[in-house]
Amino acid sequence: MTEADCLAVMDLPRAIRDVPREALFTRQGDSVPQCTVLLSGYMFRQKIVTREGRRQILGVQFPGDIIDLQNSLLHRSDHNVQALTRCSVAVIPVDALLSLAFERPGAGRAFWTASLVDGAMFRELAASLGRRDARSRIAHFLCEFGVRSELAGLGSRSAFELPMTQDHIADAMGLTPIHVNRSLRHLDTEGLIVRASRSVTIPDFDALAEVGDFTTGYLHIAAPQRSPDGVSARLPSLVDSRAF
Amino acid sequence: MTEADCLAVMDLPRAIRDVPREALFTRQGDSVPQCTVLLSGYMFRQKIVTREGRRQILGVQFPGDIIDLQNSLLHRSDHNVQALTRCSVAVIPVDALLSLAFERPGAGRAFWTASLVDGAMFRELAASLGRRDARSRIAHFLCEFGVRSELAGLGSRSAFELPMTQDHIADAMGLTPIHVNRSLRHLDTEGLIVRASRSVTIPDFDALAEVGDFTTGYLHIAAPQRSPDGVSARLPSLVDSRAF
DNA sequence: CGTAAAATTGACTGACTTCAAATTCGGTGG
DNA sequence: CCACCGAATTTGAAGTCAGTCAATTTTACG
Repeated sequence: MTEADCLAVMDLPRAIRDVPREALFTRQGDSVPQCTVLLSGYMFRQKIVTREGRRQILGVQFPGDIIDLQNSLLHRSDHNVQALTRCSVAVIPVDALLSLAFERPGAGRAFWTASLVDGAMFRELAASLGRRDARSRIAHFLCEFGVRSELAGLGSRSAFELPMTQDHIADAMGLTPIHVNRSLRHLDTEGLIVRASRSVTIPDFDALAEVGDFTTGYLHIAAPQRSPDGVSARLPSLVDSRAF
Repeated sequence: MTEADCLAVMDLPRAIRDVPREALFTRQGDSVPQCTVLLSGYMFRQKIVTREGRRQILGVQFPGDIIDLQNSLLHRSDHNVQALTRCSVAVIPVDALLSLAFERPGAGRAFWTASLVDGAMFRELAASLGRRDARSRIAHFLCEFGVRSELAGLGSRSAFELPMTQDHIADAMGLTPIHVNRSLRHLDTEGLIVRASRSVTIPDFDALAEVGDFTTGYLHIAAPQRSPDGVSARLPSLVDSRAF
C-alpha cells in the first residue's frame, strides 16, 4: 500500500460515532450497509450458539481494526459485534470503500488481506478450542492479547490492559468462568502472569508462549514498511486510528 | 459476477494436476506462489497445534472451492492442506488471478466474498468447538457436510458420501476417535443417521439440524443468479469445476 | 483368503462443569 | 473519608462428559 493509497483511505467519507459500553453494535442476521473502523476502545465478535443461549466470543477488536467488512459484503451478519468498553468508531459507506478498493489495487489488496488475516485468527481460535486444554488455551489467549495490544500501540506484549471479565474470557475460551478463574490462578501461582485489576503483566513472555504453544505466525504481521518519507503502512491495523 | 467475468475466470492460465490420496498439498510455513481450485475429490485444512503433535482439522474443501487464496496473499501458509481422496486441481499463478481481480470488479468481489465465506465457516467451527457438546457438534458437522455436498452437486443434503475415517472426524471435532465412535453410534441408534460404509443418509434432516443447532445462514449461500442466458453464478463454489 | 486399517466395546480416569456460597473489588453517595 | 451495594472473583464439593488404555471385531482391499 503506497502513501497515496493511504491518503485515499483517509479521504473516504465517514462519520464518527460513539458506542456506549456493552452496546450491541451489529446484530446476527442484520444487513449491514456500512463498514466500520474501530478508532478507540475494544469491541468483540460474539455468536449465540445453542437454543439455550450459550455464546461463543470469536475475537476481540482493537483500535485500527475493521469491524464489519464481512458483514457488508455478505449481506447478512452471521454474528454479533458488541462493545467491550466505550468505543469511538468511523462509519464508512460500503459503496465508497468498494469503489476505492477496485480503483486502487494497493488499497484493495490491503483490505482483502485484512479479511484473510481475520480468517487466519479464526482458524487459530478453532485450533485452540479444539486441541488445547484450559491452561494452554488461556496462555495462548493472553499472548495474543499482548502482541495485539503492542501492535495497536496500547502497551507492550508483556504488560497491557485486559478489559474483560472472567465471564468474557470464559465465553472466548469455551470454558466456564469457574474454570477460567482456577486456570488463571494456576498461571498466577506458577509466576507466569501477574494480575492487578484489569491489567496483566507477563514476567517471561517466552515461557507463557511455550505453555500456550503461541507463535505469531498466524497473525501475519507485516514488517512495518517504511515508505521513503517515513510513513509506515502495516497490517493488520489498516489505518492509524489516531489520524482519523 | 457477470457472464463475462465468468468467462474471464475460465480463461485464466492454469495447469491441471493430480494429487494422490493423503498427500500434503501445502505445508504450514511454506510460501505459496500459486492459487489452486479443487476440481474433483476432497481436501482438508489441518493445523498441528501442540508440541506433542495434536492436530485440528479446520475444514473440508469440496470441488469448486479455492484452496489456498489466503496462502498466496499472506506470503506464508499458517496451516497444511492435505488430500482426503485422490484429487484433481487447477493451479493458477497468483499474479494472473490478482490482475483479473482488480481489472474486473465483478470477479474481484466474488473472490473476496469467497474468502469472507471461508472466514464465516471458521467462525462457525469455533462456535461449535467452543460451545457444543460432542453429539450436537457431530450433528452440526454432518448437516454442513450434507448441504455442501448438495451445493457441490455430489449428492443431496440427506444422502452423501463422507470420505473420512472416524480419526479424521475426531480431529475435525476436537474429540477422540473413541468418543466420535460412541457419538455416531448414539445418533445412529436414535435413528437420526444411517451409516453404510462411507455413505451417510439422514432420514429427517430437520431433526438432525435441530440436534446440531444447524442453520445455513453462516454459509452465506447466494441464491443461484440466473443471468439472462441461463448461466448461473453462485458462491461459494466459485466456478463450475466440471467446465475447467 | 489374508492382512492391515478402521470401527467397536469395556473399564477406568480425569478435566471440566454444575451448583452453592463466601469474599473481594470498584464505584457511588452520604 | 468511609459506608454501602452490586458486580466480579474466589472457593468448595459433587457430578459428568469426554479421555485414556487395552482389547476385540469388522471392514476394505489386494
